[in-house]
Amino acid sequence: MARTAARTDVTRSAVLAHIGAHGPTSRAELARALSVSPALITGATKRLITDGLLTELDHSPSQGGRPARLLGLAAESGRAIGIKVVADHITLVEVGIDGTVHRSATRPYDAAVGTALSDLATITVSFIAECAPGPLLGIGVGVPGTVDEQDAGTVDSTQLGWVRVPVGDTLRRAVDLPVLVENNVNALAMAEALYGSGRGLGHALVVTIGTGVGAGLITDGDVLRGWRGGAGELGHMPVLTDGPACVCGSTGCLETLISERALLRRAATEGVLPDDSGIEALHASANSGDPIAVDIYRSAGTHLGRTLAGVVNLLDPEAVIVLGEGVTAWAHWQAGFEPAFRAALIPHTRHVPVTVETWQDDRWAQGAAALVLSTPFDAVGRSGEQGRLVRERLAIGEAPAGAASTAGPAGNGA
Amino acid sequence: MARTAARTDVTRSAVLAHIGAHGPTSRAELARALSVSPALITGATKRLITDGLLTELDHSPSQGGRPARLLGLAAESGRAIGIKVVADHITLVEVGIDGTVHRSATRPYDAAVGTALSDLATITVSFIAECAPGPLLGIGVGVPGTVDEQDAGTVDSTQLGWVRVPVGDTLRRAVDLPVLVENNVNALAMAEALYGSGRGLGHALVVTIGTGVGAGLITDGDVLRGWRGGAGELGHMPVLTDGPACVCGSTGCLETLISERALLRRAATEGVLPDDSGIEALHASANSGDPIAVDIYRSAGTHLGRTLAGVVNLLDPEAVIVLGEGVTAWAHWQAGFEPAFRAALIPHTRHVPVTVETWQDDRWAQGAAALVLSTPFDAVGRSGEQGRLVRERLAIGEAPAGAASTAGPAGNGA
DNA sequence: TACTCTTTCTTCACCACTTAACAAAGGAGT
DNA sequence: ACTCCTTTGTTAAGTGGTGAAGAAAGAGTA
Repeated sequence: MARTAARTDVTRSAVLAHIGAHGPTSRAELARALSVSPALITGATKRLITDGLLTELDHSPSQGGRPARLLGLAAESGRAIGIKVVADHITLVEVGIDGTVHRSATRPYDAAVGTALSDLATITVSFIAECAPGPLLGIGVGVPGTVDEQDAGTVDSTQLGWVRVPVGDTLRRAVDLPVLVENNVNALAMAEALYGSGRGLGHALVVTIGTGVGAGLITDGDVLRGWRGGAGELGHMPVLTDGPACVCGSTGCLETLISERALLRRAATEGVLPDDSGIEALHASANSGDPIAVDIYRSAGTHLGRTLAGVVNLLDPEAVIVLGEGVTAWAHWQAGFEPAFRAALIPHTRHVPVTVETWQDDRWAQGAAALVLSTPFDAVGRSGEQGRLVRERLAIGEAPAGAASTAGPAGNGA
Repeated sequence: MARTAARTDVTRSAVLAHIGAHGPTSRAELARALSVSPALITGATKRLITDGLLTELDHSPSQGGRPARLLGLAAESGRAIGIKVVADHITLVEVGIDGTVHRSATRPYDAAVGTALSDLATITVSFIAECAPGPLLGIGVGVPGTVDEQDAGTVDSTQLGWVRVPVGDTLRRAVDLPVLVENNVNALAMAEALYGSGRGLGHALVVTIGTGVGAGLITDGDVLRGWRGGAGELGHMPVLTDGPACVCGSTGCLETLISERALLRRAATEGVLPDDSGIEALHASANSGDPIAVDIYRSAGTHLGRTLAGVVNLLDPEAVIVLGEGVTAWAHWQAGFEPAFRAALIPHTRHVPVTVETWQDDRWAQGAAALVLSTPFDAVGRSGEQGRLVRERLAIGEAPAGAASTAGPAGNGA
């Protein structure tokens, strides 16, 4: 029933998060952006300033009326760690409260060994040890698989071979920080909705192309998780009635037709590439004009386009955003994608724009960090208890307990 | 950001709606059900009782502690009209605040003629004229097509041949009552989530089988409308890569394979039935064991099952609910549906239950009425201004204006 | 220069809800 | 009986929010 529920000062955090994401902002602008009354902003910022989390900057040039006094974050009031886990390596990033990556690292990893979980903890701890001192709000973990609740963080993943692995609990014990775990595509979609081209869109379809294919469904401004966090499984939409067998047990799933493996397999059987080539080889072939390589991408694009059109028809999003490692070859996909996609759209959705984002490698981990940085916006309690803890840490921030008022911003690191 | 926004006493209406939907309820139970503090319920019910909308009933048997004092609706504190519009007729129902149908009528109608809109208004007015006197909260209209906003009520419908037809505005002018317009399947899904087997489910997939096929997507306890109200278009999911041409311009859409027309066409070409048979004839043939008729249903079931599995994989609902005129023949669909559906589900969703509801004809119109009766639950402002009006009428109800308390809360009047 | 207009920010009164503590009203031991 | 225990309902104080009115600070313009 969307009550005032959340027993924590959401507004304070929302203000911080907004300034973090959008840079210095005036009070009036904050009120508009957070759709909250100016009166409230006055109160909230007053406390944030006395707490030392915000500082008043210069007046910004007037726009016809009284000039706005901008508010900026007081130095480094918070950072988050984002972790991307895949089968053979881990990427970690340290992200500022404004979403910028400060530091990043990649470590070899084997998700299949028995010590996978403790290895993850060890790597994380050592990464955190190198962090600049200062408030660390929490850790976000993105995994290729389903997560029951961000809060608990129990992971099922065929790709990693994990069944009910308690990632959240384990990490939490190891680092003593709030830990939020989420499906990697959902995390990316959340980042996209916060900082990327999905910003301000109530309904968007975020599609990732990489080794597999995935989707993050942004509906009503929030990522749709489904009953048990499993929403977004685009890879197993049935496409061909009697297509290749899929690991999921079905046949002709989208993934069996357009995943990296599928493309490479076709390349091998058609003799364009040797059996053990990487996707870069296929991309290179297509770039050099090899007609079969081009056609492999084109027909993958066709399958993707047709399937996505079905999803768009079903969900009526405002935009489709495509990103992921695979978009480097998008030019080749597009030849098949565009016509198939548009042809299968119903009139109502026919003009939905498709945005393809250029891809940076840290993006996945950055998305994971966004789990933490987006908690202030979490009105529905998606992030549960851990989200509460993040907000708490944010509220405390640089001014740890004790004196509070009177003593003022104290700033004594500790 | 889920503020307290809605400028109206939501709680009063929520209490009424809950008691309406679930029967007499104790204060403590209300507090739990609406996830609101007992203190608030005390206050809200106090006012509702003095306003004459609620009455205190008998004490209910104790459950170990102080026995609960049940609260019931004071007689007929509100009713709503539900209207189902299809191409060749209109069904209207008068529904009590508890969701029960008091009266129902079907009128011939032609959606294609130029006067379709004024005809609709005329029929509605005459139906209302026969209503028992008393507070009428509003009118809900379910149409086969997309509706921009429930509040405005502008309809696009290929099935009716309507393009941007201002159903809401016109009806509103004709009857001077709040009017809410919505896609019929969405309306049905809402009713299902409120009163039917979807009650209490946060995520459900409501599928209708009739002349066509449709879906209502319940996510996070609410019907997903999409950007411009178009969500739920299940009929145009691509199924066969080179299937029959569809009215939407694509080929091989689900609807081209399993709609009533599609089934009858196949029956005709395979010689089971004469060209102009109705669906009942096909159903009868299948009942009498005609192998081709049986196979027509079976293969339709296969297509439906496979496609639905894709949707379930994508959205991760807690349950699938199938209803509609078509379920009378469900036994025949099922032979194809079950195996195809289960086979195409990924492990995560494999055990999603499928409920088939027996079908009453008024159900569509009842769903439309639920639009009105569910407004109290509308936290996100889906129903907009018209919803506010409904709530206002509900609040005024039997105790029209006048006294209130002394000066009292003056209302947000002018 | 002074008057108006626009935009920003603040103060104030008010409201819906919440938490906390408590009163009320019955069971279940002993 | 009498105490505990459990559940229901109420009261009172506190909090996060709102809208409305007005103060503050500059631009535009006669």
